[in-house]
Amino acid sequence: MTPRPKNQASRRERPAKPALTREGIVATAVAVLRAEGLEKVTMRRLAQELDTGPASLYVYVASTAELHAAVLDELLGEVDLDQAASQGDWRERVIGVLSSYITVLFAHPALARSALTVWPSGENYLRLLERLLALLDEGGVPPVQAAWGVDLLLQVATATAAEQSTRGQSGDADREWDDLTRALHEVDERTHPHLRALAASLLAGTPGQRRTWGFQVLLNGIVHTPAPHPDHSSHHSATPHGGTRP
Amino acid sequence: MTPRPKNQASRRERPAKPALTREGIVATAVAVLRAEGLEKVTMRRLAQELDTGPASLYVYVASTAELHAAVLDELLGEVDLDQAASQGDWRERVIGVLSSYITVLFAHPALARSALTVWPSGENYLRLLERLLALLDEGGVPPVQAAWGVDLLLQVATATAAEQSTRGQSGDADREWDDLTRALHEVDERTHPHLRALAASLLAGTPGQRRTWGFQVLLNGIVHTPAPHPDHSSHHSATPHGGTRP
DNA sequence: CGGCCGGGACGAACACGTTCGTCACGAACT
DNA sequence: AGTTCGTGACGAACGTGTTCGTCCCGGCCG
Repeated sequence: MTPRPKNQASRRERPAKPALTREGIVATAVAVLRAEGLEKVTMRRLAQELDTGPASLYVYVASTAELHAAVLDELLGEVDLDQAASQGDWRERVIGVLSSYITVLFAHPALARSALTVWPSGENYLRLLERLLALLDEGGVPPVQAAWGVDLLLQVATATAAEQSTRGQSGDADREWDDLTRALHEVDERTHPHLRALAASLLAGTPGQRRTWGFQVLLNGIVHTPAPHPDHSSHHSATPHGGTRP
Repeated sequence: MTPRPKNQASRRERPAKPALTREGIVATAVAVLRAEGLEKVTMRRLAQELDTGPASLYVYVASTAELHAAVLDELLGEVDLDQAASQGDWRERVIGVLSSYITVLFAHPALARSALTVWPSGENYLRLLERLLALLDEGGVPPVQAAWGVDLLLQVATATAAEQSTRGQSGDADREWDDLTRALHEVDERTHPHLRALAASLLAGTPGQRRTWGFQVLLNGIVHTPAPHPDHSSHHSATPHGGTRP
């Protein structure tokens, strides 16, 4: 309320505040996230928390999405890389790591949304990448297929989590589900025969079954699909997750 | 500027305006999109275009994301389902349809972002679904694998487009790419051997090569990965794209 | 025919992300 | 030592999505 004395006073009151730094900002963001949820992690709130204005944050952080990506990388430290008692086929262990990754993302789906857009290059993300590449190598997957494969695997995992970002309250999800079910059953049998025939299958299975099956599909495909012969004359032509230049 | 006479005057001047309807709103949105781009398609702008206030739109449209989904379905009419001279393997035709789908999405990547979150159940989306199911059926893919497979295929395609939503200006993309390249080359060789060894592969290939390979991976995987035995006691337990309940 | 009522329309407001112009401070150079 | 310069901090502003309370009009019931 009081415009002037705020900064001076609160600075004196709490001199132990971390200096305005990228790490400090991200750390504060994680703290607010853990305490009150992602929706409270706003630029204005973080600025208030750090005794400054929103504009000041933009010196260290390009956008909210980039901040989210940094926060996500922090959270990615919780991913279980050495899947509990690493027993079983290498495929099962890959799926185990990916499931752990998804579990972390499911806790804050909106973060996954940002991660789809802003490419994470943080420490914990690189660790995850390394672990997956190691597992694929262990499985004898040829290098290029392994490299492109982890990209695909993580894209699917991230997208799966991101899809839930809006389905916040339970009623919303059910309503959407009902809409889809109705749309599927009301479809004209003559113009959309396959849709009608497979309506049940489209809605079948638990989310877990579908996820696991999806990962198995990817792994089987990655193993059995050779990458195109490399063209040595082309470089700097691709970006992760499918690339940017059409 | 003039607060009162605005509505009365402009209503009289342009009595042919479409009445406030969901279709009218979506149609206006598409028009603005085509004329000035997606960033101009805002609730306030649409309200202005329809001679009303932003709040009025929420009677017919739940949110911006839902509006985007409706707009996208309209655009999906442009997807080429009978891939030009439908010659070639059924797999090639599936990839052709998906490529056409991606092409439409690439024109407005932010729409794809919404489509990941809000499930589209529009007419044109159902047409696309039907076509893909027909092609998979033609390829002899078992029903459940086909049903879950199209889900996976469209998820990957949509996510691929959505990833580009922020990479608006060219400088942005290049900068991100450079960051990633540097991060990949600066990684510690001892803690991340695979990452170092495969750095080149991770960045290799054109976006087109990667996309096509990705779709082939999915198709091969879908064909070769049997779905789990159905548990008849469970239903209403899944949502598309991987489901909502963990 | 008169009163009631329900839902669409709307004005105003709130919190948000982001940008711009300005200010102050410390370092570096002369 | 004095001056200059760049960079971080900041206040204010714009445009955004979304919500709330109110109003008004049209159909329905008595």
